[in-house]
Amino acid sequence: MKKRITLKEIANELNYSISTVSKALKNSSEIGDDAKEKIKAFAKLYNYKPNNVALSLKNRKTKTIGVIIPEMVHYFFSKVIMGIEKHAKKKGYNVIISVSNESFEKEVLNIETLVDGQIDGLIISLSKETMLKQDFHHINETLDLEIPIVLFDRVSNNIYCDKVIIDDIEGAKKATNHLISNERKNILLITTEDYVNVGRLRTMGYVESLKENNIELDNNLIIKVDDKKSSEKELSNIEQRIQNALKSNKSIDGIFAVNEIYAASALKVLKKNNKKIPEEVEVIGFTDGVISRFSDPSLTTVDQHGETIGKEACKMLIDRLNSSKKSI
Amino acid sequence: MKKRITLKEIANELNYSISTVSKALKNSSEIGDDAKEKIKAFAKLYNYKPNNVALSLKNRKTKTIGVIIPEMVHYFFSKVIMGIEKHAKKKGYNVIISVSNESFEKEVLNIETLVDGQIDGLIISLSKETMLKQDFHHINETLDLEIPIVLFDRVSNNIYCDKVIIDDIEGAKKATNHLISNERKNILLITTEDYVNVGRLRTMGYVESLKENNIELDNNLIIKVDDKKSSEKELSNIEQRIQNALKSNKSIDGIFAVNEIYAASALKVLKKNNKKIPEEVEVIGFTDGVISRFSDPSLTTVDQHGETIGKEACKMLIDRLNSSKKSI
DNA sequence: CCTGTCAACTACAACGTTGTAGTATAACAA
DNA sequence: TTGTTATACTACAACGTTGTAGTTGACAGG
Repeated sequence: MKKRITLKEIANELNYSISTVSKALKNSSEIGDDAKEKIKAFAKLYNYKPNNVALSLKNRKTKTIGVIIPEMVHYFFSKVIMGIEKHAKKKGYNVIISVSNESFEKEVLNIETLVDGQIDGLIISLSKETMLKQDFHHINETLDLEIPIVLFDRVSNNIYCDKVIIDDIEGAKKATNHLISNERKNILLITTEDYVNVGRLRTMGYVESLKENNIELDNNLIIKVDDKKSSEKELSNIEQRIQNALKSNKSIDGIFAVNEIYAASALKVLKKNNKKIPEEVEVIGFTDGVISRFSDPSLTTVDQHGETIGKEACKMLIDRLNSSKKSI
Repeated sequence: MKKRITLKEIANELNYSISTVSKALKNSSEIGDDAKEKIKAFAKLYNYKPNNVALSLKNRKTKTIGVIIPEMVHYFFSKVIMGIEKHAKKKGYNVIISVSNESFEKEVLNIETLVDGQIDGLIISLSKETMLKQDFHHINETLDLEIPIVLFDRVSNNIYCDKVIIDDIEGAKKATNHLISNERKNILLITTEDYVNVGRLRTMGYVESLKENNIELDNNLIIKVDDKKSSEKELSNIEQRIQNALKSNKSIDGIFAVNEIYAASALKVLKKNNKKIPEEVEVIGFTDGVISRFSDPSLTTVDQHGETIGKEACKMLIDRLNSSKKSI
C-alpha cells in the first residue's frame, strides 16, 4: 500500500511541529488562524486522513464489532447481518463477520481470532455443536476479559450477557393455534432436538397450544431432526422421516415446521404424495426466507424479523460499549 | 475491555527489559535459556497474546481483507464469501464484509471506510448501479493508492486489476445447447439489461448457441429485466412479463434464465399456466442456490461455483499482497 | 524595571511491538 | 596485562496519533 501522508510529513513540510498540525486539524483554539488555514489547506490538498490503526492503538478501541453466525447460507442470518451492518455503520462501527459452520471448534477459533485485538465487542449465535455440548467456556472467558457479547437466536441460560430472541414459545403457539382454528386436529411437528433452544422452545409452544385446545399430545406426530451439519444426506433423511410419518398417520391434516428447510421439505413430500395443500394438509413454518416466496403452493409463515433482531443486538452491544467506556 | 498483559508488564514483573521479553517469546538465540524459560512460563500463565493493533501499526499491514458484495441475501454471494473466508483464514487473514445494496453511493462509502487503514486489499463485486453508470473512479482511486483489488462476477474492462469470472458465454451456450439437444426450438431467454456484464455475456452465449444450431433469433423471445433493486414489486413484474411472453408465443418449449430468481419465477408462472415441466416446457437456469433444491419440479441448473470463485479471488489477492510486500 | 498574563506555539510521553545498535561481563588467548 | 570474542542482555527509535505540560516572546500593570 502506498503510504498516506502523515501528520509528521505535513509538519516537516510546513515547518510546524506535529502537535500543531494535529491541533490545527482539530480546530483547537490553541492554534493561530494563520497556521490553521495553512495546515488545513495543505492537508486537504494531500488528502490527509488520520490513520485508524494508530488511533485504535492510542484509544484502545477499534470501533469494530465482530459477528459470528453458524451458517452464512441462511436467509435468517443474512437478514440479521443486514440489520447489524446498517445500525453499526450509522454509529461509526465496522463489522467483521465469521462463520462457525455449526462447529464448536471453529466457533472457539473464530472468537479467539477476533478477540485478538480486532474488535470491541461480539454478536454471536451459537453453533449447534456448542448447544449440544453445553460447553460455553469460550464465551465466558471472553466475557471475563470484559469484552461485551450479545447473543441472538441460539442462546443459553448458562451465559450471563445480553440476548436478543423472539418469543419462540408464543410464536409457535400462535402458529399451532392457527392450524387448530382451521379445524386441523392431527398436526405433525417437525422440530430439532431439544439442545437447540429455538427448537425446544417452539416445541414447547406447540405442546402448550395442543393442551389449551384439549388435543391429546401424540409423540408419533413429533419428528425431532438431529442435523449437526445440514447436508444433502441429512435432507433426504428428513424427507424420509416425513414420508414415514405420513404413511403411519393417515389422518395428518396439518404440519408445523420450526424452520424454512423443514417446511420446504414437508411441502416436497406432500406433493410427492399428491396431497392437496392446504385442503388436505396445511403447512405453517417458522421462516423469513426466499424458499417460501417461491414455493408452490405458498407456505404460511411466522416471520422471524431477522433484520430487527440484528438491529437490536447491535444497539445493545454499542450501548454496552459506551457504558463500559465511561466506567474506565 | 480489560487490558491484556503486555510485554512491558511482563518485563517489569520479571525485571527484564521489554526487548528481552519480546525476544525470549520469539525464541531468539540472543536470550539465555534461563530467561527464556522464566519469561515463557510467565507469559503462558498470564495468557500473553501480542496486540495485533500494535503489530498492524508497526508492520503497516492489517492482515485483513475487505469484501464488498452487492447483496447479502444471495446464495451465490454467500457461497463466494464462504470460499474467501476459508482460504483467508488458512493464510492468516481476517475478512471484513460490507454490502453495497446495489447502490453506487454505498459502494463508494464502503470502500472509503475500508480503505481507511482497515484492510490490506479488497475483493469486490460491483453494484448494478455502478455497472449502469460506468463510473469506476472510486475503484481506480483505490488502485492508485496501491491497494490491490480483485473483482469477481460483476467486473468491467475499464478497470485494470485482477478479476475472477466464470466463462459466462460458454456456460450460457452449453445451457442453451442442452435445451436444443432436447428438441427445444423456441427458447425464451430471461436475462438482465446489458449493463450487467454477466447478463450481457450470458445473452451472447444464448445468441451464439442459436446461431450455431441454425435457429433464427427472435427478439420477442428475449426478456431483459431492469431491476435496479430486486424488490417484491419487481418480482411480480417479471412474472407478468413471462406470462405475456407465454401468451403471445404459444410455441415456447424451453426457458433459459440467467439467474435463480428468474428461473424460479419462470417455474411459478409455468405452473400457474398448468404447463407440464419438463414435458411441455423445459427450464434451465444459472444458479447455485437453495431455491432450485426445493423447487418442484427440479430445475436444471448451471452451477456458478461460488465457493471456488471466492477461493480463487482470495488466492489472487493474497499473492498480490505478498508480491507488493517484497517490492518495498 | 520587574512580574504576570496571554497567545501561539513545541516537547514529550504514551499506546504495544520489533529490529538494530549498543553495553556489560566473563572467559580466554597472546 | 591487554585485547579479543562470545554471551546475555538493554536502550532506543520507529509506526501515527493525541493530550498534557512546557517554552517562547510580546505586552500590560504596578
